[in-house]
Amino acid sequence: MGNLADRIEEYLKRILEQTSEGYIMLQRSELAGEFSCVPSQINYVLDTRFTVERGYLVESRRGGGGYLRIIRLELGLEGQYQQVMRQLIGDLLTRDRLNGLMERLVDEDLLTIREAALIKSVLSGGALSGEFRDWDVLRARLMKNILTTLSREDL
Amino acid sequence: MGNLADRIEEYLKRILEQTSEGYIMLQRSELAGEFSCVPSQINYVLDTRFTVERGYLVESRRGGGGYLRIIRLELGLEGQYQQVMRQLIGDLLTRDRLNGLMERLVDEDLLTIREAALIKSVLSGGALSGEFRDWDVLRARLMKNILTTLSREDL
DNA sequence: TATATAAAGGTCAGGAAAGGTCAATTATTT
DNA sequence: AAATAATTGACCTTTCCTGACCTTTATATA
Repeated sequence: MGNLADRIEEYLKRILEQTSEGYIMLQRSELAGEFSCVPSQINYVLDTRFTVERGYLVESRRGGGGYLRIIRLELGLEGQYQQVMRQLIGDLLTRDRLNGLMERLVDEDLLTIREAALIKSVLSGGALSGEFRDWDVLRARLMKNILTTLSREDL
Repeated sequence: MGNLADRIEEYLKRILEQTSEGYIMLQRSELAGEFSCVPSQINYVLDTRFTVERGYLVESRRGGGGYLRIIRLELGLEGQYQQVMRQLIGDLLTRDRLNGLMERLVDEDLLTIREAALIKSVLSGGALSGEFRDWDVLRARLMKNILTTLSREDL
């Protein structure tokens, strides 16, 4: 565990633990400087260690005043969204199943009525139904995106 | 949010909120002076932050006694915002413009942060970001669906 | 009245300041 | 030895900021 990537990972996770915001912001070049490495090494760490599967989301902005933001997702026992998500993985999601899912999520107070209605209007509405053969695949993928977003700890 | 453009944006939005007129008037060179920057920096901020999608209109006049006027467009609570929004969306909706619209809807308290994040995760996320122009068409249609849903009385 | 001048704001190209990508190299595991 | 992981560096894109030059408007003056 002595390699550079691991040390950067540890460092980031430590300060992520200490914050109550649910996210941290930092500058890539600055962090690279602290660890005396090239900036792209930071991307390597982010790409390999701070993935959605591992419970993190990374946002960034370029240009003057740019930044990296690492967001923690709710995982583990509390991660109810993740349970739902696991059941979706590799599946198609038909409109019927989507509607059932929405009902359940509202019942469990994981979604408000409004949120469920919004999701349905996009994923179950008629706008796209005819045009893509594998709309059910797309629906599953989009639903996973939504669940991931809703697990953000900064929301 | 340490960079100059962001600070100017914040400043302008703050005084815009404090006024009851719905607009503010100012002098470009004077504002530039306060922030110790070049006047064209003000144009940069106006062009990138005070766009129509985000709910602002900028008027100006040159010459002696010239001015800038920043108008905050009100959406009207009675559902008229629908018309305005639909017009802004048109038949194509790029990701950038979508993000502007989201910011505005949140500003107007028509969407919660969570709802906006949810919508963005679908319409602005990776799944709808291929090389094809068709996504922009799709995005426009889906966004209009969302507006329709939002105007439902029972939500 | 016609015109010159000063006092605004507008535009655009270029440079600087971030972060992103990718391929080549080196180290570590299997 | 082969496969995988880590590391580096060259080059790219986006965002921000500045400065030189341009256009419009008001006003003073010939």
